[in-house]
Amino acid sequence: MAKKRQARFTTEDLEGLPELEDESPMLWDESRGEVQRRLLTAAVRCFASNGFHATTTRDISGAVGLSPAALYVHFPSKEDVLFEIIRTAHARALAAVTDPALTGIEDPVRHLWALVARYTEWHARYHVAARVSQYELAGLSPEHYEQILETRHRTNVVFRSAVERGVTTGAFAEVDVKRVARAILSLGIDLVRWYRRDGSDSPEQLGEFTAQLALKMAMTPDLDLGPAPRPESTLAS
Amino acid sequence: MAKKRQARFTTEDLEGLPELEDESPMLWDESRGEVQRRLLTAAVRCFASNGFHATTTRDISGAVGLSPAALYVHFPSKEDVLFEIIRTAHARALAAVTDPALTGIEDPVRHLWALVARYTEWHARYHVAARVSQYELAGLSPEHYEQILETRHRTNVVFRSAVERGVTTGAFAEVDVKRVARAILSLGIDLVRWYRRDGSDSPEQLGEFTAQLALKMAMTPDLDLGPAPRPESTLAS
Amino acid sequence: MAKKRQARFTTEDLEGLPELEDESPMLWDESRGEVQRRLLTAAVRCFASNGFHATTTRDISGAVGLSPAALYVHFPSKEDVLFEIIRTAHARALAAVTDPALTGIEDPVRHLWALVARYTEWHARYHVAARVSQYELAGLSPEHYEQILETRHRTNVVFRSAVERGVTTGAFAEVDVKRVARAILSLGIDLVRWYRRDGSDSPEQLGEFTAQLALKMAMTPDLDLGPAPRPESTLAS
Amino acid sequence: MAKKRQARFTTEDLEGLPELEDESPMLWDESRGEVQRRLLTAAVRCFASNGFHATTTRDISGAVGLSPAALYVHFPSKEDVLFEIIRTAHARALAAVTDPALTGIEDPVRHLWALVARYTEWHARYHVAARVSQYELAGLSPEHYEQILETRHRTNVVFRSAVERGVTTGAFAEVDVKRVARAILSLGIDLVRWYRRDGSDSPEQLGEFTAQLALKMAMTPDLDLGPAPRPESTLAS
DNA sequence: TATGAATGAGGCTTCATTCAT
DNA sequence: GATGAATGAAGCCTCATTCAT
Repeated sequence: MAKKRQARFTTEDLEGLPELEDESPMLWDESRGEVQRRLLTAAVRCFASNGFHATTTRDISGAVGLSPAALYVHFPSKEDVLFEIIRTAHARALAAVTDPALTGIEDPVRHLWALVARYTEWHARYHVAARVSQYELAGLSPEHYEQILETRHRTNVVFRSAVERGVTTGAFAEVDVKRVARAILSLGIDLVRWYRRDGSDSPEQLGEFTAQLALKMAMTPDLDLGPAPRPESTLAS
Repeated sequence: MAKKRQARFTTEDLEGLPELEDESPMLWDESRGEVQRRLLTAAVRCFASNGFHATTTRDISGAVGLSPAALYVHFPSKEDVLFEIIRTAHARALAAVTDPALTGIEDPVRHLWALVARYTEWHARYHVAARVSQYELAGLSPEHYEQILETRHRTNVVFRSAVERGVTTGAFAEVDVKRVARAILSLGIDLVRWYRRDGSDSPEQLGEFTAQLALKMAMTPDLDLGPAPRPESTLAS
Repeated sequence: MAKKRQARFTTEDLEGLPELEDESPMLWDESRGEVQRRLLTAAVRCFASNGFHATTTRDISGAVGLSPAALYVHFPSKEDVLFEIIRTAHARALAAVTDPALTGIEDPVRHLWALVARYTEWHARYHVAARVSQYELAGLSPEHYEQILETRHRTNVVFRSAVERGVTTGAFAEVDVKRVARAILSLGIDLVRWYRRDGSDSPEQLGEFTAQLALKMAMTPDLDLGPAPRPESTLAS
Repeated sequence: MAKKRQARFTTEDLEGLPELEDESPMLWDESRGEVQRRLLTAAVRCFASNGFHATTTRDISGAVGLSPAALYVHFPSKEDVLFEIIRTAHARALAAVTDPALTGIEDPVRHLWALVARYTEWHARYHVAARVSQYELAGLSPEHYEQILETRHRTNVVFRSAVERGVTTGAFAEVDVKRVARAILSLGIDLVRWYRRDGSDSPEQLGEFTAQLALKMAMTPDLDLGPAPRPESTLAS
């Protein structure tokens, strides 16, 4: 790569896009200044398409029409910009599933249903920021990383508890709680890898669909088919 | 901030590890020289833990006990190392699911079962290399990227066809083929984000478990619970 | 220049050329081995088209079908290759004008005539090597450079003496000996900057023509036209 | 051999020199910033003494008291610095001979006289920059090289036309226009190879002297001396 | 003689960051 | 707040050269 690093989606392209591809701009606290919010939104896009390390401070500030030095008027460092993005996204995602309106749902089936739908929908709606928050953790300082891990843990607990309650109360089948919860989170998160706003699913539709799958996973008893066919011949491949 | 980029797992750490954390070393063609294979294995670890851009050529060559310049005796560029890794991993994963022993299975249920088990197992066994091959695509040159996309597409088709066959033959429920196939792939791939060899699941166990989930998703008819609860109060979050 | 440095005439091109563009291969002592002579010839071409510093040992050895390491079997260093070229070229050029058949010519006019013709012809015939020997002096080590300077001085003296004799004997006009000799050398040397074997002049023709010019410069009395027109307006340009 | 490449005139030496050896600093457009002009002047000296490829960006920026990175604040690349130098020098030299005050001269003799004097004087005055612009063309990118070639062609045409006019009008002898023009240019250019400001010729004197020679070459009819003596004995040398 | 592999020493360039204005 | 200029620290890659084979 003699030219510019991979830029499947460069600064220039970004400027040409409709004001937003996802709803990242709605993510930032109102308390932040206008410029800060625009910088964060620009950073989200850059980090999402090129990765944290392949994004320069010039990419970010340039996307907002400012010089690289301007970034430092608003953030102490590039890493802090990343942290703000990841912290906010994790906090929002956790907030989405700890919303009292959800936690108050008695019925385990409807509870898990709502949980998965909301979580998935959140990730789809903010898929660009969510992508950064899932894939750029390695760019964080150890201290910031620790802090994020904590939020992630709390999110995991929410799902694990929801599955557990269903199993305990008999609303679900006798599934392996940890593994099923883990799979549900996979479905809710992995979409940031491939979701595009211009695809056929709206965030709501994707949320509904994923919730269905989660319930099937939790409510259907295991099939007994014996071990999967395992041809020795090519196992090494 | 001159602080060294996040290196949760640096060259030094790598040297201290047991000979292998996963089975990446088994991935490379026998036709490659010993040194090339060791460089690829080292690169896989570095890219997986720090990312392509945060890995230096010194990290890679140093992990093998060579000088940075030595890398260029064996590969034309750092990007080519990445490409070899991603290309090989994609090719192997595709090979795993196009194994004639699998494609020959008549019964749609047992077919999907085997497919998912094998695919998942492959990703778990080679989770470090697979992680690189899923998350470092942005490091590829446009030409190399195109080439990989092609393999990915063929893999997707394998799964889509398997689900389709089950639905057509009535072995599965009347599910949305594309969406279910997509979800199955998510389960098979997302594990590279969190899988650890020292966890409680062996690649085989994880494969079996995921296959179960896939079948539940494909065979269980949709539940009808009406729209998920949607509290207006906090939707903005 | 992200690609290869300027290669107006690359290794590949060279291989495609008729065996020689100039007669460099005839330059090397018979006492040298075949491989050494081919390496010198290849080096001459590379240095002439790309310059000493832009030529790699791989360029040279590759043009002869050998590996870079092979160069060191025949020469102690790249600089020594350059020195051998420059040394040989300077020695040959000096030899051309100290040929007893020339130095023996009594008539100053015919003497200068012959001197210029032979010197010019030599540079045209070996223009590629001569180009290196004139323009790549900066690539020499100080010791080697000194050595070459000595040969150059002796060559200059030959011309100065020839002009001087003509002026003293009255065969030439009352010209400024040093300046005219210098100008004659300029004509004999500068052709290495632009001479091409495929142009309209053969080395012999160019020699004859240049000799004519030299005689005109030496034999014609100065014109008196007063100072050249010197427009103040644009002197600064 | 790690010995530093030939540096007959290093960064350190440069700093010790009187403010200027030639008038390169007067060459740059006023529109350029101060730092840019100083960088260009420093680069001219470095390129002239060591060659483009043997000059490092550190040499250039260091000569101006800046860090290597500073060069890139002012120029996109080292090659661009070279191009600016060569482009400017070629443009200025062409401007010197297309000055309306010259082109307006009716008398072919006085016209050629003025042309040669001005052209030579220009090269002597700016001999350091001119040396770079004549000998470092191989350092240019193909695109930039093309651009320079165009200017060179236009300069050649100026001289060719001047000689032609003299011949046509009968002011000159029946000389070979192309060859004589070529020789005149050789005299005007070759001085960059050997001219030193501390020598006995001022730019003006050298201009006058060279103009005399040019007129002799153009106005004197050819001598007829028969073929130059050609001793067979040593032709091979 | 020839070479594949290796490397120390850079060279060009980039970049996060600072600072005077 | 904003920026142009500047830079220390690196990063990728090249290259002359060595050496075991």
